[in-house]
Amino acid sequence: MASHHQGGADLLSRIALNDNKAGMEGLDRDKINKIILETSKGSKFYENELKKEQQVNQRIEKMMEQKARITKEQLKQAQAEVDKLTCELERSRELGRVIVHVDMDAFYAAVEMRDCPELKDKPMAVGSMSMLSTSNYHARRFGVRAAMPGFIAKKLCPNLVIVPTNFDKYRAVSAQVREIFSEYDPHFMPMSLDEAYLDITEHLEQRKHWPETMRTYHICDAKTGNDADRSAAESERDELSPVLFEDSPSSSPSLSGADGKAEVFGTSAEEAVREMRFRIEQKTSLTASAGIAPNMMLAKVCSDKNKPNGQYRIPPERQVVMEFMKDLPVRKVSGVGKVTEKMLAALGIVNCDQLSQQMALLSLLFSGTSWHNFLHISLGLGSTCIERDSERKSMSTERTFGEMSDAEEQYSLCRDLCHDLAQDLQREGLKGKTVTLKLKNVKFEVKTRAFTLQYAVCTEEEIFAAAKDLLKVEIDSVSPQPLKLRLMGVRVSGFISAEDKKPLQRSIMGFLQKDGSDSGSFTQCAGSVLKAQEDSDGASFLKPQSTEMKVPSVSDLSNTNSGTDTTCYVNKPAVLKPSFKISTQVLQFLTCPVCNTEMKDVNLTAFNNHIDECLKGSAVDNEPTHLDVPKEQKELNSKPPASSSESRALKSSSHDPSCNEEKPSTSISVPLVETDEDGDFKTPFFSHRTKINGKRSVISKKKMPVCESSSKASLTTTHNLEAVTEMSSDSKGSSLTCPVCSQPQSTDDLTLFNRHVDMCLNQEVLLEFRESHPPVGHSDEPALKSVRGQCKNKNNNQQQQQKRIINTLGSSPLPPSKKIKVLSTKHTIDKFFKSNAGQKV
DNA sequence: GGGGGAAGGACCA
DNA sequence: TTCCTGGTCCTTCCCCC
Repeated sequence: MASHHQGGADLLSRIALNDNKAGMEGLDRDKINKIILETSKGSKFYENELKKEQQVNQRIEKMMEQKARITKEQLKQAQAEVDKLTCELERSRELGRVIVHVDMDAFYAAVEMRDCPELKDKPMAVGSMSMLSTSNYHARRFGVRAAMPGFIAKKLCPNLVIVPTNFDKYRAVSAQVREIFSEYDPHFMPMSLDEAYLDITEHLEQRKHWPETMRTYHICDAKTGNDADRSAAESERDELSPVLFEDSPSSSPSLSGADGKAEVFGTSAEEAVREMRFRIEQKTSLTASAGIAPNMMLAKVCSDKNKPNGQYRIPPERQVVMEFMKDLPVRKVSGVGKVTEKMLAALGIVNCDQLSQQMALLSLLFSGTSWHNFLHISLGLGSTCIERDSERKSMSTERTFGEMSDAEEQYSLCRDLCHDLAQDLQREGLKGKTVTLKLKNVKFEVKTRAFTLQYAVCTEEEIFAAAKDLLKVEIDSVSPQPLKLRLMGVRVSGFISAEDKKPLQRSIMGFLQKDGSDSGSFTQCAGSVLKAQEDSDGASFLKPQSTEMKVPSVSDLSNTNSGTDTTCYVNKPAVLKPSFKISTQVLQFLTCPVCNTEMKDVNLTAFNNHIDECLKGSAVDNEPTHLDVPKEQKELNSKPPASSSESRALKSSSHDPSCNEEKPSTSISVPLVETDEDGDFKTPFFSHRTKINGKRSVISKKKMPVCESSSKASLTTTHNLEAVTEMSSDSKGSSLTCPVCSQPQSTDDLTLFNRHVDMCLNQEVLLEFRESHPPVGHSDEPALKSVRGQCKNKNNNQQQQQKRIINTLGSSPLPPSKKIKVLSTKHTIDKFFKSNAGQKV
């Protein structure tokens, strides 16, 4: 009914007042809508909303056409399927939990009113002229509500007082409230600063045996029960009138009349929740509303029922639940927004009873996930298990501003955003592989452009390197016109999961990275490397072929161990071999990465065998194959360019013309050394994949690309050196710093420098590799010893670094070969229905 | 045909 | 004069194996 009659064309349901909120019943909708419309009309925002509205209308049209084609037979079949699923769901219906949804009343506004009592009798809202976060109940009478721009609100209510947001204050109050929540459910699930779900089943069980004193709370001073340690500030608060809203249905009848008297709460669910709300009010002078029900979906709906300052309970009986759902407008259910509401309304579905009547039709018109959701709703089902601290999927930051057309300014803003985001990511110790740029132009059209890197990133430079390229493409696409923006955002997603964070692949980027969040104490910064790479390679990140610098993360490689999904035995020698093998089609000149013997031949089989032997610890005794390669060839392979243009020239000249352009001339796969969060080395190779409801999780996706001729997995020495050299010359002019050992090197002879870097790199990589692969039956074999011996000759920096590596290994709780990784069985949280949805169908 | 990335959008507080 | 921010999930399209 809500969307049918809206003071204007049907087109405008998006802009018209949404009086779904509590405190907005019985308003003069037509008058309000007229003002909203007149104020909005002609604006870019309005135009865009109109466009979106038309898109929804088209969707509806399409849906209706589809509906017209449905045959009776199809409908009958669909009904059978719906009935079958309904039976299953009915059988698994759980009514045993007591779930509570608590929602602070007009939270931000209430906090401001509490702290500034003269606001109490005025219509007020928190936010700015451009956007309001929330409004008090006085303002709601005028149609002023959250998510409404302030200037429109002012038109609706000229006396409206707009108070700027003060999130620090809200956070502090929220912390107080959460303290109380945790006493009823230590695992409560906060949804935002003002909202949370609790499972009080266990609390109620204990509560039954509590003496009355434990359920007694005093109104003015703190003397009793488990609330004895209330602070002085809280007691002061008690002096303030807690009544913020007129006509509040109070849940604490004795509260207003009780002067300093105690209130005793019972043992029922209602009493426990009433007590919780009472304590919140005593502690913060703010009121909360609550819903009590057998699942989250219902609890959420219930908390809205007696808002503000009220509560409502649905007892755990199927009959009552169904009765409750019958008249409930679908829009009241969390997850049904204005688009879904409108689509359902077009099918004549407004309340949940109609929803259940039309399930067969819905199953034919909507996707599986969608109609399963509808079915759950119509049956009054929802999640019965609240899960706290679910894993974050992405992190982003965005900013809205006045029109911005200058490219330089845009890049600069982009960098700022990357900076902020990097800080946030690092604060939470997160690294993600996908960088998304979000742009909103002055016409309010939103575009997102994403790029997935081969490795996870978290530093400003790394994120910016990708975001900047994405931005460049957008700027270029409208050139010579300027890109006129009003919002820019940067997001990082595709996080390495908590489980996979440990076996984090050290990419070559990480290897060269200074940032402590990766593996530590390297002195060069990845950003510089990226810069150098980009300078020599144009929009490098957007070109799939420019992946020479990138090494796939271990999670990428997990599928090699595809036998089982539950356990991975690490450190199987048999699978170690291929990673060190040399790409097939290339190469004339090779240095064994284990024993450093130069081998001149293209006999790769022999070379691979040699490395395998070396890895087993016996290679020093083996005879390397010798075959001569012209000296110039050697130099070409490692000579760094002095400039970007030279770099390009060199790259092509160093390739065998008969080879694919993208194939490196020298290619050594980087061993897959894993690290934990601190960058400490862990067991390699066998990551794992998780399965959630039969689907592969986000974490592990690709097949193992590392063996044999995978160019993606290989580190191109030449390219690496280009980057390294450019980076160093950028920053230091004539003197070059080895990015591995941090030792300044003479630039008189670049070949020598390159040799040095190569050696360092090989030794680093090897050391890590060896450290994390203690060979069975060899405690400290010669090859490793020799590497360690060479390390001693390096400078202090590097010695420390080696030490760190070795120390870390020492602190490992289990020898790598004994480690068994058990897969996480954690489920993704379906927003509404975690239980059985979609498993059978 | 299924998996997975990219892009866009719905929805929430 | 002026219509947010940050997050999740879903759908659709397209490519690749």
